[in-house]
Amino acid sequence: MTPADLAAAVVAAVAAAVEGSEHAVAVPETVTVERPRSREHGDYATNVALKLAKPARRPPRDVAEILAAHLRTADGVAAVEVAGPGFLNIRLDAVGRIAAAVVEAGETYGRNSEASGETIDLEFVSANPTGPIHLGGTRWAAVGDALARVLQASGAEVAREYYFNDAGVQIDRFAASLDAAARGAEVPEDGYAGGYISEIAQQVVAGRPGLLEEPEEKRLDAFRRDGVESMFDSIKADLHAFGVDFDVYFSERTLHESGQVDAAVARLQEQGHTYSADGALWLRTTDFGDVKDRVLVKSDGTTTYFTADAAYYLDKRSRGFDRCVYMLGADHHGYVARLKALAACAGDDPQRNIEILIGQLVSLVRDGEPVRMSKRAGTVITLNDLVDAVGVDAARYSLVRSSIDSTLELDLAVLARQTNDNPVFYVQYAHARIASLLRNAAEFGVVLAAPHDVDVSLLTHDRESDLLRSLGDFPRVVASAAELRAPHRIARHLEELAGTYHRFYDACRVLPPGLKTGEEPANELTYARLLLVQATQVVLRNGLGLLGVSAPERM
RNA sequence: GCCCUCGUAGCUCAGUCGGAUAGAGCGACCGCCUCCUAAGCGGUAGGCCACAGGUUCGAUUCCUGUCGGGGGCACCA
Repeated sequence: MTPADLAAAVVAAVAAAVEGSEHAVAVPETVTVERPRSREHGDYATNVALKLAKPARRPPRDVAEILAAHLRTADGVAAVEVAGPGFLNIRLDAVGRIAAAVVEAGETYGRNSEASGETIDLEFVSANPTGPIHLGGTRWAAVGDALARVLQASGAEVAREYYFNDAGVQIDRFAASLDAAARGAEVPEDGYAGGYISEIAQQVVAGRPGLLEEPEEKRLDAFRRDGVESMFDSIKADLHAFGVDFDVYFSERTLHESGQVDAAVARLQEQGHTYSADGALWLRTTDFGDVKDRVLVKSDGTTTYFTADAAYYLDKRSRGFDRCVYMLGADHHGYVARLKALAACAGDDPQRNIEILIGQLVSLVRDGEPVRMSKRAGTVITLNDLVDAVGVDAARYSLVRSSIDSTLELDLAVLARQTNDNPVFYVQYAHARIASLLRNAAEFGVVLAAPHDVDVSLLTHDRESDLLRSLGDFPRVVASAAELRAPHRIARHLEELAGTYHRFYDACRVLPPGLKTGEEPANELTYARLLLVQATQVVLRNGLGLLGVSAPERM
């Protein structure tokens, strides 16, 4: 019996009690079944009786007793106790079957239907191609990609999308900076500095001999076009090396060129939330909770960035995405209200069709001293800097193991010198240890049994049942990570699982000591424990895969 | 000034759709390899879950306020 089965059994018990007129309550769709901290409280516990006590108008313990009587008859339930204020503590039969189920499911174990049928556009990073991905963008790359994987594992159809601005003032400054670098001039005011500028400039010049003899306008035009392309190639290559590939790279420029921006204005006008004032066309976003109305068409006839945002959102929706998820840094939190209001003004449901995740920023210290970052001074820490310091696995893991609600402080000195501080190694080591153990088993002639042939009832040690319960939780962890948009929950579960495995390994000998010499053949318990070990490996590998982190065979 | 967000162990962070004794890693201290990877395991020390009220049978979790950290206010992009 899996935790999901148990939850269903609890619901059935409530329903049975209602049917038998033992209490009168609305049968809940789902109930909370959790693993209690203390093993004295059984394999699983539920607070359902406490929740139902009020509607049933009976003391919690009475409700608990009624439910316990029904639950005891459920298949797979060994014992039910009423405890404390009215908790139901449940012990299961044959917990060991989880191991067989995990191994049989293999790489599909953990997949669930939490987000089944949803079509999600997940936009993240979206940094302008005027420089390399910096630390903040790196966090969204790691978290966004992991979230995409988790949502897919939960049944959603997901597109990873990267929106970029390849026209306008920023790009003009970028081109001017490239031009200055190529000519050996000083960085222009409001320009970009940093080593990459001269590299890109050289690439552009190399591709266009004689460019520097051209008049300024032609030079800037060339730097604008070739420079952006070159910069973007570099960004894509960096992301790819980081294990992140986008399905769609969306150019803001194309929105203007295709007429979609004008179409968006027209659409919003049709919906009736626009008005004219001071010579401009405004969108009345305050109708839907924004703090002020927004300008769609300026008095000079041009549109704003917000207008392009509107066109882009509508484009996503026209491509069939039911949910448009934006991952933005805390420095963009002001966008939440206006984007939500925008969706509402367009006639969409702002609760469903648009979702904005605000992630806190990453701050940097070096030996405890704050590191000031400045794009202009070229003192940014980039994705590549981080990867160079700690490698892809540790970089991704350290960025994805914390909630995006927390500002993350990374100490460069620590990252650079003590990479095994990182919990990723703790998790990866558990996987490598398992791989080694399985190699040994094979070397000593042990042929793994088919999961259903293994006597899992032999897995009775406390460390074994801890492991089984952790394995059984995995699908629910994936489901809740998807639902809560919180991929860090996967990482935390893996850390717990790895710890549980290390303790199991310490307490329970898997291969008989005399196996190597042939004095002591594998026995039934050997096969049962090997199955448990295999199951642990499956979950570690699947979980690390969801985070985009490798599961090494050796360390 | 207004708004958003965070405040949990020495450090970095989990947990909280209200539940039983608040956790991990790192750091500190003490132990454990004749035996499947010691990047491991066991133990000790370390917490007014920022503070004050409120709601509740029950609050670290929800609400209000205060204080502190971070971020944001545009016919910029």
